[in-house]
Parts: sequence; structure tokens; C-alpha cells
Amino acid sequence: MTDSTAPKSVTLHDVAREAGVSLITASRALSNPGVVSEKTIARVQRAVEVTGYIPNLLAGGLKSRRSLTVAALVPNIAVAQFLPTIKALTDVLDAAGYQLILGQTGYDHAREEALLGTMISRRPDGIIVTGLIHSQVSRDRLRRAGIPVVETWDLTDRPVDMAVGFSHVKVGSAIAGFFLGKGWRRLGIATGDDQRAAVRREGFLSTVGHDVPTAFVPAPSSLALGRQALSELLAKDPGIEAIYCSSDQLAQGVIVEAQARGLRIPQDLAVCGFGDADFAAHMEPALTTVQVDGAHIGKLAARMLLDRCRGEAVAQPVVDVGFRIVERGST
Amino acid sequence: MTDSTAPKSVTLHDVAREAGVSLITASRALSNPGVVSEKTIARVQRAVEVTGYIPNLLAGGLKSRRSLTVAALVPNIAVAQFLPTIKALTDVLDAAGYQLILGQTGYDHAREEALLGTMISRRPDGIIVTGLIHSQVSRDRLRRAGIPVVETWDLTDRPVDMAVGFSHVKVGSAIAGFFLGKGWRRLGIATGDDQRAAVRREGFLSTVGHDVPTAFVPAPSSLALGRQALSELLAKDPGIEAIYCSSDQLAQGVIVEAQARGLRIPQDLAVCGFGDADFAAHMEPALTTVQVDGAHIGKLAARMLLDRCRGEAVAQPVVDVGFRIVERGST
DNA sequence: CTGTTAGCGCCTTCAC
DNA sequence: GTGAAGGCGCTAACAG
Repeated sequence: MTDSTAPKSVTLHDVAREAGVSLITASRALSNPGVVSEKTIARVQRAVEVTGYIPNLLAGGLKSRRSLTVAALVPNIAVAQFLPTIKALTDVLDAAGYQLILGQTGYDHAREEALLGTMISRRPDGIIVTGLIHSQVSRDRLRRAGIPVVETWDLTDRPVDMAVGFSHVKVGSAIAGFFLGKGWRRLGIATGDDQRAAVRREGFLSTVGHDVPTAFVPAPSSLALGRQALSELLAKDPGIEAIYCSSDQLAQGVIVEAQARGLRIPQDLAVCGFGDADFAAHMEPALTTVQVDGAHIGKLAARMLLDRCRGEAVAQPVVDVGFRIVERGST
Repeated sequence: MTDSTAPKSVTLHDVAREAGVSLITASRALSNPGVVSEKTIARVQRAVEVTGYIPNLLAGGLKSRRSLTVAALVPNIAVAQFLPTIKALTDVLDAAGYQLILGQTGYDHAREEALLGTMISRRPDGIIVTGLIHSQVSRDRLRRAGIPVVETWDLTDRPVDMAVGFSHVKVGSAIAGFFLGKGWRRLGIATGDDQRAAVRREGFLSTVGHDVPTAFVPAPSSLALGRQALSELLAKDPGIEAIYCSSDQLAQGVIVEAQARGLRIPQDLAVCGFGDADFAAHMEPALTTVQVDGAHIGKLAARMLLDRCRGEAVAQPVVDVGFRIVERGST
């Protein structure tokens, strides 16, 4: 007579019985084989195969207080900018046995606060957020939860815990300085409407010393929005000489639209993007942009988190990865 | 004297004591408020605020056998193609209280098998994979684990459980038919080296009736690889008339390279992509491509999974979302 | 509407 | 090297 009830999933208990050892011995054979005899290990392993046992990490984690998960909060997964970071995070964490739990904040503080709550309730061993956490409620809750946190893609003197990023004010300022150094005076900005892009714009303006025509586009930015942005900017100043775009996608759109209008890049219009996306170096003309090593940010953040999980102190809780302007054909 | 020990995290027990009710009443007040009196709920909620309680989903899940997580396996997060699907998944699942656990298979079957194992050990309430699961070991394990599974971005008569996708053979065949209908006979292919791209190529070739010059590029494909692919194809056949590319990124590269060489699109060279990326409609010329509704795939997959989680039967376990060729300026 | 009892599956602590 | 208790934090199941 076969088992007609629900196929109760096989537990370590079943493995132990099959192997003729106690529960705890089976447990040790699998998770701490150093302290168990070879023979026992072999028997347990055979029992695992016979029974088709797959451990339950949730149960183990309850006792050991390690979920082997890391929560990652991004504004929007479809924003290509963060993909190298997410990829690096996934790779490094996976190699250490950790999996990523993904959440989207939608560039919305209330949403971020709620999401952080549900993430904490999953007891991740670490939390990585893109951008800084501004809500005081969230900052307090994270501190109280005692979960290691890395804020990324931005910098602050006062991180919740750790931070890996760069200064957006300096980026904006550097681009403005670069434009001014080229002798361009009629400038424009095509920018997303998120927090960090806004800070870059402020840095740009403060270096320029006055306001400049700006086209704002909603996130996530795209080639299509870039074309539209150029139309707006040309309407505001038909003699515009150089445009800073808050993403390479926008810059690509600006260039496509400019070329469609018969403008020569960079003679008639110079364009600088942000992010150094994979296509930036291979466009015609190649795109001048700001290189930020997103993969490096991800790798560092993951390593800092893992160090913390191992109980090691992190030497440098705030890391500035910097950035650099990569000058190419579009300027 | 303040507590000098580790700040033992506050549990439901503390909330119950603070509220002056039993543990289970506190539990119900939070997770099943319908069966508890208003007054009690208010007291418990006040106690939650006073204590700063954040529930432990891991513990609850152990008993209730619901982790409120869904595992998503993609070949590579950096492949833009799947982003709309992942985004839709995240959105729909999040609205239902589920979070996504992300894993990358790297287009590698052994890796996929291992990853599925670690995912199962996290006891997700559902698993979504891009592509079909070919390994028999994995198929058996998934079935035995009794976890709902949706295979996406492809179709099969024999899914592990459920499937949402379309036929890649038909896509390849449709593009070939489209090219032939235009009168083009000197054809070429620029394609990624993954399984599904290979199947599209086979569909293309079988409709054409003979082999055609092909440039293979490693995943993930990119604009740069597209430029390189065109160089290869022109070397193989300088008189090539039309090229099918396995992604819009590749197609964009082919077009950029063609334009850099002074070829006119589509008069000298016609190009068709795959995926209808956000930029495809806005290039110059706009890109003819195959539209696949990745967001729809994600939404459907999430809903099917959620239905299953609610114990409802899914009416149609295999859904063909189809595709269509969007004809634009590049052909 | 509220409480008591008994675990979920595993691992930590202590004994042998 | 192995084993027997006990409990992680919470929730089904049954009482009252």
C-alpha cells in the first residue's frame, strides 16, 4: 500500500533513520563533517540520496540566526545603471552561499520604508540599498535590527552602517568644469527626476554659476526620452552648444535626435552622458561620459557585508570609489 | 541598570506581555484581525509600537509552510531582455506580499541544477525560470518538492508544471519568411550562443532551406558585439542584403557599424532584431524587430503562481503569448 | 472571542 | 565520535 496522504517532505529525521544514526549525527555529517567519522558520513550521504532529502534552510536559520540571504533594494530593476552592481552582488554573495532578495522602492520614500520593514521581517543577514536612506524611522529600525547595511551609489559622513559610492555633487561639478574648459558657454541639461540626478545637476549649476536650460524626464530614462529632451532644449535655446545628460540612454537619444536634425556631433552640439554603459564606447560618435564602476561597487558592498557576517570588523566603513570623465568623440 | 547583554530582538512574546494578552491572541491580532475584538487589536498594536516589534517571517513560515518568497532563475541579470519580466514579477508578487529571490544560472545546466537545489532548500512558494528545465534530475526534484513552477520565455508540451512563452522556432521561421517575402536572398545571422537563440536560428534556416553566413557572439550580447558581427558577416559575404540579429542590442550594433561604413539602411542592408527593446522604435532608422511582451509573461507567470499558492487550479497550465514582427525603417 | 497545547525542522548545549 | 534534551519564534488545531 503506497502512501496516500500528502507527500510529507522528507526531513533530516528520515535521513537519520535511514542511515541508522541519530538526528544530530546526520545534521553534523552534512553541515560539520569534520567531527564525524568517514564511515558515518558515507552512510548519511547514501541516506540523503535514497530519501531525496533537501535541507530546509528556514528551519536551520531559525536556530542559527543566519538566513543566508541579503536584501537588495533598488529604485527600479529596469534601470540599467544598477545592473552591473546587482550582478556583482549576486555573483559574490552566491559564491559565499548567500542569495539575494530583491525589492523595488520606486524612488518613493514611503514605499522604501514599507519595503525595509518587510525585508527586516525576513531577517536577512545584510541589506544593500542603492542611494542613502533618508527616513529617520528607517534608519532607527535598521540600527535596532542590528542588520549590517550598505548604502551604495552615494556617499555620506553619517551612514546607517556602511557606504560605498561617490559624490554626485563632484560629478556635476566636474562635467561643468569640463564643458567650460572646452570654451562652451551655452549649456543645457537633460536629466532624470531622481534624487541623485538632482544633486549632480546642482553641482553642475554651482560650478557654472548660473541656471541653464534643463529638460526633466521621468525615470527610467530611455533613448526615446533623450530625443524628446533635445527637442525641448532646442526650443529653449536653439544655439545650445553642449548638453550634459543624466544617463547614457538619454545621451544616446539626444545624439540620435541631433543627427536626425542634421546637427553634427560634436561640432554643432557636444554631448556628455553618465554611467559609461556598455554601448557608450561603441556609438558613432563614441559617447563622452562619466565612468562609474558599478560592478566594483557591488563587489565591495558584498565583501563588506560578508566580512560583517563573519564577525570581522570592516576597516573602512565608507568607501569612495570615485569616478572619471571618459572623453570620447561626442565632445 | 540597563540591559548589558546583546539586545535580544523583541518577539511576539514581548508584545503579548506588553498588551496583556496571550501569545496566540497577539499573533491573531496581527495576522488574522478578523477574529479578534477591536479593543484587543488596538492594545496589541500599541504594544507593537511600544516594543518596536518586527515579525519574524522565517519562524512563521516554518509552521505555516509558506515562506512568501518566489525564486526567479535567469541566465544573467544583465541581459536586458528579461528585465521587463523580472520587473513585472516583482511588482505583481510584491503586491501580494511575496518577495523575489534572484538566481543566475549563467546559461549553464550544471549551475542551474545546483542553484535549483539551493533554491528548493529555501522552500520558496513558487519557482520561475527563464527557459525550460532540461535536466531530468532537476525536473524530478522540482516535482517531488511539490513547489509550483513556471517555465517562461519558451514553450513545451511537457512542462514541469506550468509554462508561459512562445515558440522560438516559429520566430525564426517568421523572420526568414519576412525576408524572403521582401525578395532578399543573400541573408545573414548575428546570434547569441544560447539555447533559445539557437532554436530561432534553426527555424530561420529551415524556412530558408539552406545554411546562411552566421556570426556567433557570446552572451550577453551588446552593441559592440553587433558591430563586430557585421564585420564578420561582410567578410563572409560582402553582398549580404539582410541580417537577422538575435537581440536588438546586436541589431543596433550592426546598424551603427553599417552606417560607419557608409552603408544605407535599409537600401544597402536590411536589419531585423529581436525583443523590441525600449530603444528599438526610436533609433534612426527605427528598428524592425520581433515584439515579445516580456512584462506580460512576467505578469501571467506571477498570477499563475499566486493562484496555485491560493490552492486554486490553474485553468491553462501552458500559455502561448505569441509574438509579432514589428516592421519599421530598418527593413 | 480567547487561551492551551503541541509542534514546524533544525541546531546549540551539554553529556557520554 | 556520538547522543539526548531543549528551544529558535511563530502558528495550526483544538478547547473553553
